[in-house]
Amino acid sequence: MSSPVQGTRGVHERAVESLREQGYRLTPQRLLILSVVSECAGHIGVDQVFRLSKQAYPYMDIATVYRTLHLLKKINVVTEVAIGDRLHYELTDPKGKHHHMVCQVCSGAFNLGPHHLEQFRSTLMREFNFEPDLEHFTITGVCSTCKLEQHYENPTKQKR
Amino acid sequence: MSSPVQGTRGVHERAVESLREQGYRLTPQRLLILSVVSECAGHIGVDQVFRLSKQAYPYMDIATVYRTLHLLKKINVVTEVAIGDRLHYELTDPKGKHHHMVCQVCSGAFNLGPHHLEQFRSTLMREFNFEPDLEHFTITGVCSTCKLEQHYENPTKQKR
DNA sequence: TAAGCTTTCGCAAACGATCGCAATAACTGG
DNA sequence: CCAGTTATTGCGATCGTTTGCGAAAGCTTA
Repeated sequence: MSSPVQGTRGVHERAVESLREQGYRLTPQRLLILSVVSECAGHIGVDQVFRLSKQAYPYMDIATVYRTLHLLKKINVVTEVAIGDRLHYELTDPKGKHHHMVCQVCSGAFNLGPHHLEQFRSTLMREFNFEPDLEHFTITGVCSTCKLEQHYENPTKQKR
Repeated sequence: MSSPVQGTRGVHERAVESLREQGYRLTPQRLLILSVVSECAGHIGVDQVFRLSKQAYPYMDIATVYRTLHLLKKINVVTEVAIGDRLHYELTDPKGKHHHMVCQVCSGAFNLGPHHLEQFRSTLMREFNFEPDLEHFTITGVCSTCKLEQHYENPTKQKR
């Protein structure tokens, strides 16, 4: 009797367990912020987490949102992903780490399995003995769809 | 009669030319900020550019520093490089683009030629038809020296 | 050289993110 | 179940960066 959407339910419980195990307290604010991130499909920005959680609990403070997201990131419950020049958060993928490719044109995010980076990692280690931290990094670029519709070649000013 | 340090002198003149060519005005503030960046070996932080240029011209404003650095970046005179969570700037390498590896332990920066990324780029394009923008990106990690002195395994709190 | 047009500057205020601190609330052991 | 301990919160202040705006300055033309 397994739920077809196996992520959201179990994640919450495992997250609570992670917090308690490592001596962090279970506060309503933390649970609320966690549920906001859980309920969103994909990644969510800090401001949106703040607005949604403040809606449920009006005393919610932006500092608490930042602190909680940093904490959830530290205990590996959420993953930080850079979208443009802002940070977004998503539940950590239980199927293992993945990276993101974010399109500069449409802001769409695409997942990238770890094996695509392994070759690159081994090059750096072999040639420089440099141990790269590729855990949280995002590659920006232009996705296949936006490459087709080359509207972004419009000569008017467009980006910041 | 060529100078052994061939970079600094010619860069200044070419930068001035780039500004004029593209219709940007030659102001003392811009020239001052450019010379501050030129005179520093390697990369320099915004605050340091501000302090040094304010020393020479006390009315210098931090907003002008930011705007000028962004402009110099846009016309490809300087290159932006992320050091930790701050942006630094350096003269654009005339020998062609390079990337940085920055050590999380000692903050040292190492250059990385474009060919190290070509393989990675071609993988992304072949498999996803995703055109990555790898121009300005920095790989963090641990350099060979700091890997040897494994003091960073110290169990006390250390990083943010 | 002087007038006029447009960019740029300096200032102040806004922004997102962080920090310090006193008050509060979660967890422990009794 | 309660009291003590300690982490956490909410608030205000602050930091680094960006933006709006009027004043000043650079470039052009005559």
